[in-house]
Amino acid sequence: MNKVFALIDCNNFYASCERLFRPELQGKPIVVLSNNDGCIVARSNEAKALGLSMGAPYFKNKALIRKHNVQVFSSNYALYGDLSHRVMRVLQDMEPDVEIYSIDEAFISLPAGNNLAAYAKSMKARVEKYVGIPVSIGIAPTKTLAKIANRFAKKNAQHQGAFEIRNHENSDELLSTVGVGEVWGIGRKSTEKLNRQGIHNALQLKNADDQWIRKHLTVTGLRTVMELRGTSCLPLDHSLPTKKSIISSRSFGSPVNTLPDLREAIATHIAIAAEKLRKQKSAAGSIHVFIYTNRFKKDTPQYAGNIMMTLSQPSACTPTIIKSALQGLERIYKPGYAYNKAGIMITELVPQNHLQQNLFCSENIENTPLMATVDRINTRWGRNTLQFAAAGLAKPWGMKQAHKSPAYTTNWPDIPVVTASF
DNA sequence: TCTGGGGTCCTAGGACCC
DNA sequence: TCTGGGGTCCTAGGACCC
Repeated sequence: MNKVFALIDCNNFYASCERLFRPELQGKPIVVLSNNDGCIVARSNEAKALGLSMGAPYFKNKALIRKHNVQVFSSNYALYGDLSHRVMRVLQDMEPDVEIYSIDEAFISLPAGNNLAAYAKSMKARVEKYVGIPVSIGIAPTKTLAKIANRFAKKNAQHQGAFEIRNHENSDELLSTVGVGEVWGIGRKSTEKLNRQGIHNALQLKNADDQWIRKHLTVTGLRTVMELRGTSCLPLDHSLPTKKSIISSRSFGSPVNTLPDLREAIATHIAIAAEKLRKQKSAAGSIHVFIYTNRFKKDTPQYAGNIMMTLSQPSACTPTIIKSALQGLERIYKPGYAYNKAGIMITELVPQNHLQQNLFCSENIENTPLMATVDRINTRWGRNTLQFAAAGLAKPWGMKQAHKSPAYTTNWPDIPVVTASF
């Protein structure tokens, strides 16, 4: 049986999450800020209409925000994760074939047929009823086209949040209205290349020369072109999301100069990442450590240090990994610079075997022979700060979180299991 | 001074995504 | 004063081997 893809995408997800608890903000402009209140990472439609753009630095837009009385929230990832989970559960109750693509998006495989848009609307209604988050649904023969269909569903009110693209029926005309840079998989660099080649919209990309695309945009680009033509190259991915690398990094609230302070930061990042590592039952083979000065301050001395350390054997043990990471740090640290960001990436993740499980360290950091570094962190930040930092709830190193959200309660009734009737 | 060809593996960096 | 964080995939080129 022929299959099509549906892409379910939550509208302005973080903003919608915040608004769920502040219904009086319905129809009002709101924005959500990134970690450290640095950038705008989510906007309600009203905020978009004011010209506030995605990723824009908060401090540059303060005047505009004040002028229009835009509500501002610091991000609360624990809340967004919880609501995301609820949205996905509603979808999984309705359909067996769900790929959770990101915190606010899911692909679903559906048997091709008539009236798919009507079915999608019932799906949308169910999510909104049980979770309260508005979603848009795009349906098409390929994932890339479903992304575009989703855009039409979202942008054109007459579609009521659900829209289908069918091969050879309406696709070419629609594609000619989509800028090439808006196609999924075509970023800034590729857009420039394509524009120079006279390719400006998705229809032109669809009809582009295969050889040229292969040469200049690699196989990834060619896959995108095939998908625009209706040939599905990106299947639904049900695999358990076992990560291949784990990153923890942060900008500092104020510049950091000394090795002890950087040691604290690196040790903390390792503790956070190692916990995630153990959660997915993996062990790490190598560790990257990096420290950066502030790249936006062009008039101050710039330095970027990074180093990769290979462990003698894969480990999931926090102190072991910290020890290597700190050795790496000593090698890249240069005094006299104002550091603005530090972080680590652990890679070469392998499944834990029995041996490694025996080497396992307690989840509770305080019970491990962990060095004084972590003790110092605990003293400095207060009890349990590590856990809170991991959940994005605390702002170490003098970080600010100016726009406190209200205390949330999420003990809602369980979502009833429904039988799919399709 | 001349100075193969082919294969694999690894790494850094680019590009993209949310 | 204040510019996020966490991921994946692909490729070119170097190192190394025979």
